[in-house]
Amino acid sequence: MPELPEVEVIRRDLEKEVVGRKIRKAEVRSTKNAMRIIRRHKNRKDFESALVGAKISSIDRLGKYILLHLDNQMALVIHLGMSGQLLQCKASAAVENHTHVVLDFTVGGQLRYIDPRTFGEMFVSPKGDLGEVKELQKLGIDPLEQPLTWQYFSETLANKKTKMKGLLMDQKFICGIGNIYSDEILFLAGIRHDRESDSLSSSDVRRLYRAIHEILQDAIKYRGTSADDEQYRDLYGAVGEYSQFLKVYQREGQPCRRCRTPVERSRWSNRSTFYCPQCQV
DNA sequence: GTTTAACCCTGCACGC
DNA sequence: TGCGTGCAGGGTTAAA
Repeated sequence: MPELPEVEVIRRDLEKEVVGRKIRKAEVRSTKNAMRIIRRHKNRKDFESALVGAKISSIDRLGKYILLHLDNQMALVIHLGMSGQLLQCKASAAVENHTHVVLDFTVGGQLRYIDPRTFGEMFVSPKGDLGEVKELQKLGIDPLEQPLTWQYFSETLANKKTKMKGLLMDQKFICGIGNIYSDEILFLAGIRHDRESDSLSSSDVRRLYRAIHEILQDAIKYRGTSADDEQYRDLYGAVGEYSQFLKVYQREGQPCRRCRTPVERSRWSNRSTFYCPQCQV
């Protein structure tokens, strides 16, 4: 599942590859679930006509959302969901299964949206209306883009009484962290997933604050994570290299890289959580 | 205020 | 071998 690091890698690559390109043709393909991807639009034409002829002027990221700003005062908003992928390729390249949307540039090939599980979505909105998109409105602090102040961070933890894993994954608090990186951040900070936020000492909070930045920056450096069952691929179809540095995620039964205790897995709100019972307290 | 469960869909593992 | 069934997976949201 693409989380903040993967989405940021894609954003940076899009900035290099598609800014300045003009969309010659936009096609919502006739796949079984293509309409699910553009579910906010009433029909294909409504989506396609907003894009044709526009030039991409800049790329933004808000949490796990990618925003392609267009020179026609519209913005193309993309959320990759669980299995969404943006692929830059030549127009002549074979079309992969589950390719739902294709943007054809006047120069520079195509940008394709592929999504087997169709949890992702794309929509076009007037730039002036982006502030009214409720999913974007509710997003909390983006730890890379906005300064996550020590005061806000520690006060929020102290004022809530919720389990740490849930809080880290709460997009209204900090946006961009999902299941993989919440496990890795909590391991690095030495904090269990089920610790309640108001039980953290000031040194716990300090370690956690550092771990958020360190893990996310490292994951971006290695171009994200493509874990065993993850289908994440970058803009060029390559897997992320951070998988080899994972300390706990999907390492159930394997020795902890720090203390050799077998990594455990538990269920939290129907999600798998991986942790070291020795290093995390 | 917080937690839980259901929903969305596909691919894979497993059993017959 | 082939088919059918059940479940995992994450974000969101409604319900508890």
